[in-house]
Amino acid sequence: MIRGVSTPRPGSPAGLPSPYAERVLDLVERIPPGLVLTYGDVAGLLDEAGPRQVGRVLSLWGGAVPWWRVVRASGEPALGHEAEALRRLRAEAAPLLSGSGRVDLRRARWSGS
DNA sequence: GCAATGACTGGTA
DNA sequence: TTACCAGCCATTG
Repeated sequence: MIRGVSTPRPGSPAGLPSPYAERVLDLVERIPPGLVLTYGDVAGLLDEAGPRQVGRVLSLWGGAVPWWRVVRASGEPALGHEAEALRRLRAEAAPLLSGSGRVDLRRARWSGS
């Protein structure tokens, strides 16, 4: 397992992540390099809550996981972190749509293993 | 316990 | 293709 139940989340700002937050972080950590998942996909694969909660989790504890592999349904990276995400994705050889600063979801979307 | 918030989504124009 | 609208639900004050 990549992440044990007792694995601490470095940089956790507000106390401990909620059980739901850990589920989200767990899944995000398993996204293979070069592939991405949309917020809706994460919520759907976990079958819990919705995309907005995924965004909230990443905003709070995303620093401990490859958050740049989670993008919007349109292929655009997290708002406010677009440049950073794009740079990371490019380093992983993820399929990007140059010019529009977006990810090619048709090719980069991860099915969930 | 209630109301507001948010790194979103899908449908419609 | 882009822009706007209403709905979504866990977390927070």
